[in-house]
Amino acid sequence: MSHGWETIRADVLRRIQAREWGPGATIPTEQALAQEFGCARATVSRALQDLAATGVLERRRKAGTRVAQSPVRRATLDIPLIRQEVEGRGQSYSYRLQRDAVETPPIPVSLHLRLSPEAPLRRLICLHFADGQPFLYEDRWLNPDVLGAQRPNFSVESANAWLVANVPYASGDISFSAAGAGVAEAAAFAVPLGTPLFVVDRTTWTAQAAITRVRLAYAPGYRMHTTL
Amino acid sequence: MSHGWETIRADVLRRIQAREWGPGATIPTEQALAQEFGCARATVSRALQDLAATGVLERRRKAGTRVAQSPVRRATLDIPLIRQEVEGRGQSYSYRLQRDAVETPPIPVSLHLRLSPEAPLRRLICLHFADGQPFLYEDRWLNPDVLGAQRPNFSVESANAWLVANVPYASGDISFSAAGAGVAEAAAFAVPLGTPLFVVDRTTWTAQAAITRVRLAYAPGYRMHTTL
DNA sequence: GATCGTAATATGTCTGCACATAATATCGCC
DNA sequence: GGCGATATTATGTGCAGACATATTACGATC
Repeated sequence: MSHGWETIRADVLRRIQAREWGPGATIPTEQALAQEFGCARATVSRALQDLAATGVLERRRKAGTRVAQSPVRRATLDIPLIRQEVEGRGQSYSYRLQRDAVETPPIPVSLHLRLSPEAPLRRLICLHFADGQPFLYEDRWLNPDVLGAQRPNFSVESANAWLVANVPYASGDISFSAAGAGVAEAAAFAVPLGTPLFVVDRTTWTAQAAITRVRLAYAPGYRMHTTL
Repeated sequence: MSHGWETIRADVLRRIQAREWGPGATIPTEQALAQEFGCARATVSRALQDLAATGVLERRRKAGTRVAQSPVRRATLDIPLIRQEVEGRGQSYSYRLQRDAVETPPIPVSLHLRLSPEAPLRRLICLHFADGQPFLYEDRWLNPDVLGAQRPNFSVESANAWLVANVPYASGDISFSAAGAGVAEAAAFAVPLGTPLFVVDRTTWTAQAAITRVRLAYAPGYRMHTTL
C-alpha cells in the first residue's frame, strides 16, 4: 500500500482516469490524502507535483489541486547532436562545409535574432551525411561576436558541435515545419524542386546576445519520433 | 545566497556552463554541496534532480552525479486539442465530418496497432477549420471496441475530443514528418498535389488494447513551435 | 591472477516538523 | 450593499535525520 510516491501517483492517476475525480474537480488536500494513504504529506506532495508536471493536475496555493480541464498532452523531444543521431542509427557520420562567408542577413533573420539589420553575420552552409548519403542540409547564421578570439575550423568540426562545446546558452526557440526543397536543397538531396522536407528552425541566445539561427532541412522521408 | 533550491540549480548550471565541471566529470556529492551551500542535503538533491530531469546531469547511486557527456537538449511540447489550438490563436473553430465507415485497414496500420490484419476498424475522416479556412485534415482509424455501448455522434463532436473525454489512455507514440499533399488533402486545402504539409502521426493504446491511429495533415505553412 | 562475497558509499525515498507564500474567505466598517 | 483590511488555508519550500537500494571498491579465497 504505502511503498513509494509512485504508488500514490499511480493511484491518483487511476482515480482520475476512472472519473472518480472528473476534469476540473478539486481533489482532496495533501493533508487528507496523506492521512488516507498513511504517509507523510511530503510524499503525497511529490506524487502530485509529478502529475502536475505532466499536465494532469493543476495546482494553486490555497485554491488546491484540480484535475486539468483540458488534457494537454506534453511530449518531450530529445534533440541530439546530428553526429549522435546518425551514429545512434548505426550509420557512419560525415560532414562537409559547403559555404563559409560573411553576409548581411535577410531582414527576418536580423529581426528574429534582435540584431541590427545592417550587422553582417557569418553564414555557414553545410551538409551532414549518414553512410555517405546526404542526411541534413544546414543553413546557419552565426553572430561573429560569440567566436571571440577563437578561430574554429568549421570545415572539420560542425558549427553546432563547436557551439555546444564552447558557447553555453541560456535560451532558445525551435519550430518544426514542412517546406518544399529549394534549389540548393534539391541539388544536395538529388530530388526534384519542391520535394517536401522536414525543417527545423532553431534560434539561440545567451543571456546577453543572440548566438545563432539555423535552418535544418532533413532528407526526404525523415521522421522525428517520440513516445507519450 | 541560500534562498531556494532554484538558486542552487542555477549555480550548478553556471559552473557546468563555465566548464568548471566539464562534460563527463563527476561533481561533488550532495553532502559536500549541501555543506558548501549551507543547506540541507534534500535541498541540493531537489536541484540536482531537476537538472537530471532536463538532461544536464546523469545520476547513479553510488557512482555519483556526472555532467552529461552529450548535451542532449530536451524540449517539451504541448499537444493541445485542435479546438484549443485554434481558439488559442483567437480564431473561431469549426469541424466537419467527411467520412465515417467501417473498413479493413492497410496492413501497416494493423501492424502498428498490433491488431489482426483482418479486423475491421472504424475510419473517420474530417476537417478542422480556423475562421472558416481549412486548418487540419484528419484521417483516423479507431478500434470499435473502445466505443463499448456508447454511440457518440462524430458529426458533432470530433473523435479526438470524444476520446480524451471518455477513454483514458496509458501510452502512445507520435511522429512528425513532412509529406506531399495527396489527392484528398490537396482538394481539402485547395492546393496543388504534392504541396508540402506538416504531418503528425499519433497512435495510442490503453494498457490492454489499441485505441486509435490518426494522421493529422496541417494546412500549408503550419509551424509547430516551442522554447528551449 | 581471476572470481566471488562483503563492506563502503552516493543517491533515492520517507518522516515529521516548521515557516513562507499566495490566494481566498470572512468580517467589520461605512 | 459595497469595500477594504484581516484571518484562514492549501500548497511551496526548507531542515534534520533515518533507512533503502544500487553500485562500486576492496579483500579474501581458490
